[in-house]
Amino acid sequence: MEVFPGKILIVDDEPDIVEFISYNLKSKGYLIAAAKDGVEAIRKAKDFRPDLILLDIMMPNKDGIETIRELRAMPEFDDTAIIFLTALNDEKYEIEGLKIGADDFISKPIKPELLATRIGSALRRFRKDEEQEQKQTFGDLEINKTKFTVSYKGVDILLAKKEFELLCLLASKPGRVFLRNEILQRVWGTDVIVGDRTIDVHIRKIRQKVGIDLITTVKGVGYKFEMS
Amino acid sequence: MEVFPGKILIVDDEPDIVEFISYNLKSKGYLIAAAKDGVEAIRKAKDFRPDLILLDIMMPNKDGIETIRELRAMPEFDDTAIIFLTALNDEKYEIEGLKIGADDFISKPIKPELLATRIGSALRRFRKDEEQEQKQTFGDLEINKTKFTVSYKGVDILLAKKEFELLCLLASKPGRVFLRNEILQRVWGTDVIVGDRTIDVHIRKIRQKVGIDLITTVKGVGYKFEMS
DNA sequence: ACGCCAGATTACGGAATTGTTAAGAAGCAA
DNA sequence: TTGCTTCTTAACAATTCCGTAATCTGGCGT
Repeated sequence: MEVFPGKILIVDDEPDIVEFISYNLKSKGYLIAAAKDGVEAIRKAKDFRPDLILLDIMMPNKDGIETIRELRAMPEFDDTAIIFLTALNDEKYEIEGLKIGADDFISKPIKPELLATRIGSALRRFRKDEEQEQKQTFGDLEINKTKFTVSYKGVDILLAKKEFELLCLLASKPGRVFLRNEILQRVWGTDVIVGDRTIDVHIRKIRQKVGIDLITTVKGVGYKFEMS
Repeated sequence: MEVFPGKILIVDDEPDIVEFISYNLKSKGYLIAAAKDGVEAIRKAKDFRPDLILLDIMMPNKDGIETIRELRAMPEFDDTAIIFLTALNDEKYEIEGLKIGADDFISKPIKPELLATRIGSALRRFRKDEEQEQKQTFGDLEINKTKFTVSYKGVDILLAKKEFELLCLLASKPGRVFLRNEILQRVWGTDVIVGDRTIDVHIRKIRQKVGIDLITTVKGVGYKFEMS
């Protein structure tokens, strides 16, 4: 019986609030990480891979709305629940927040029981996919996000992290063309700036390692994943 | 004398009650420890490793609800039965108590026979899981969580505690990648901060002692358990 | 045919990450 | 205390990964 309830990332610029929430959730067995602003939040989220993010709206450096936009743009956070923390009377944000991908919001001041309940139900909504392995299959190709592996006809193919992430992105919408720009933002993030050829090189490595032609080039536009 | 029935930790701030229960249970062969509040309870529980905890709800320093939460958050108490002691008319607590992991509750004033019966059945419910050894086998490798041993092809391998815990965690979900972060939190705990190389060193020792390649490194991500 | 352009390919160096080792600190038992 | 094991750290080695630049290829319009 080693089920642990989940990993939660708390994002707030007020240390007291972080401390308070952190204490409450730790006592319920959650694993906790914290960030003090949007920039840090995205960095830590990549690293920590939380099941749920508690996101304050008002923050320096990068506010909650902007942060959630970027998170939602990255495929790796597709199944991460996000709950907004708002000051009372901030209804205008709440609506906007829900529109762009928040799953719930909680008004400050925070009541522990309410927090626990909301977190529990948000996690439950997302959990069902998460319990079992997250994998996709396309014919003979299998991409397993839980195991970080790709296999073709049962044979494992060893991809590096960036290669794997890139393939995951393309495979998330088979047939759809991803613009180079979009790929950059979603795999590398908004802050990171890399040259244009970088994508090509990674695409090439994937093609080379996998052996078959899964990625089609759409000249002047981008790339798409497609089993021939 | 038959086999000893079990170890029980009594947690109550009123010495009379502790004394009364203690006397009753000792006469039935149980080993008894006592604590006067939640803080002491957790400390003694770690030390004494009771099979069952009798926990008063109303206590100074840290109440029963909070205490049980913390206990249930620790994996080492997964198979410890917990029975609440409540004053009459405290039904609201009873429901909450059961929700967060109590196995039964007994209303004060306490009747000795009732106490013995309830304890007996609570222990019996937990005992059967405990009786059989919790072990996993992967090919020639066997991990025995009750005996704290690992063996390969029948030969015992002596792992240190941290090494064993680390291996257990990885082996709990074969194939799944555990992020370094997650490993740190789940093996070392949330508060403890250790350097990054610490994990590697332990991984190395496991690999060295076991001899075969069970643990695969996923660069930039973490480690996973995998029989080749 | 020529030049142009977007992408393909290749190789290389720096950066980031992990492996390895040894030594000291901390813990524990006798 | 002493002697032992375990844990952690720090330093260095080894490895892998990533981004870039330089060069190549093939399609397209002129």
